[in-house]
Amino acid sequence: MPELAEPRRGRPGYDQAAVLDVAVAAFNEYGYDATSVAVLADRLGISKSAIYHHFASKEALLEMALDRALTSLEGVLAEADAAPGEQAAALSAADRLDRVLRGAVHVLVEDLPSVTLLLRVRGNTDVERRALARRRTFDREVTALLTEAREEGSLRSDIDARVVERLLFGMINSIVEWYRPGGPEDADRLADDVIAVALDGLRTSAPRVSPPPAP
Amino acid sequence: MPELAEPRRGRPGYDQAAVLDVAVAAFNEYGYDATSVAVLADRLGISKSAIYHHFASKEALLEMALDRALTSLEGVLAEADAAPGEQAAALSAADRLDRVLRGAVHVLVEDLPSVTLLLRVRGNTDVERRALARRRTFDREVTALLTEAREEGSLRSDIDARVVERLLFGMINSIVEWYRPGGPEDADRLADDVIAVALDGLRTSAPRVSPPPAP
DNA sequence: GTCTATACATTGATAGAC
DNA sequence: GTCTATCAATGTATAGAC
Repeated sequence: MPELAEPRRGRPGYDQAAVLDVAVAAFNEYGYDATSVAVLADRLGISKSAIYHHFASKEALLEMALDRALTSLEGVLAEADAAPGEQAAALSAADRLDRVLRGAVHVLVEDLPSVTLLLRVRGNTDVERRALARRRTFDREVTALLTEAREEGSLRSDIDARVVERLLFGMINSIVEWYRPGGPEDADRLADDVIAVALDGLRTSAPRVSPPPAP
Repeated sequence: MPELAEPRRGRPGYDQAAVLDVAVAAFNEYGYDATSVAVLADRLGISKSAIYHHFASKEALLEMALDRALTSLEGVLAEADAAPGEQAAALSAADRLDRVLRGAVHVLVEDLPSVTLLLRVRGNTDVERRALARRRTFDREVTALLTEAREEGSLRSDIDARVVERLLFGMINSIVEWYRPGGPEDADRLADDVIAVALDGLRTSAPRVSPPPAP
């Protein structure tokens, strides 16, 4: 048996996945546009043209990373809908929402680099616009789930569902800005915190503090 | 009296502020790095060198925009602390927090372009790093305020205050991703929504939905 | 799978006239 | 305040040998 994690075969070189990992890390560090193929080559310790052996273009690197992130995210929705365990009994919208939110946090944490890249895409090229379109579809489906949960009576309905969806995922997505693996919070704990804030809010159930009585 | 909004005097040309506005809009559209001075010139209908008459460098444009956003944001904290109206009675931490959150939403909405730009800064250059440092200071002060509110008994204290601050401002900051002036939500309404979700959560006060009784 | 060498466009910025 | 002309540097990508 060959050693673990050996590149394709023979030779010292990289495979596509290894090049992509380094590229995504650099894209997140400097921004996609500010990252030249030359610095990728530097980081990999190979020449620029060696990179073009693995990928047709710089944008192809971006496309593959974005697809990875989107596929993971879309998987969360699919699993929440279709995995009520063994029986056919459908879950309540509230329970499916819970799964989606926790699942999204887990995807962010586990696919941190590619999701980070996805969340920074602005739509300048076709590749980016396609990625944004897939994100919008995801957001729409979550919004539909929120609406279901409201009709079920589980969620307050005094705020526009689209606004709620955006605030919710604004909160969740912002995790990529600060979360670093190995920190004190693991993904489960973080998901608990998100759910706690989003569903129950920060205010203590105790009555609000009033100004102290006049002296 | 000369007409309103007339450029400096004589000549058709732009002043610094007008150039900056166009630049910030373009930076947000394409990303700072992907925006060339040439496209700025195109949008302004002047030549590249005319831009360099107003600003020493492309980065100076960025710096001025970031400073504007940061100054506005810092003002929110200062006002929340120091503006209890006319009397010297200090506000509760909960009330100051309320002011800060609402104030932040208003700054986002009113200074949308420059704040958007600020929130996308990654720290590649000295200018960017200085901006990030000011942001961190702001975040630290909000965290301190959150801690005060917890000690006061107004907020739940089972979640790390730094995590709460990040989730809270993750939610608020994400507004720049979708809010467009003239939409159905104005800043006040939006601030109400943010406060509602953050403090009271999405769950209905009614008991949670349970599975329907067995048939 | 990697290399050197190179093509060729675009970049941020400057010089100096009007 | 704006222009034309120009610069050196850097950008993405390719050719062809090993």
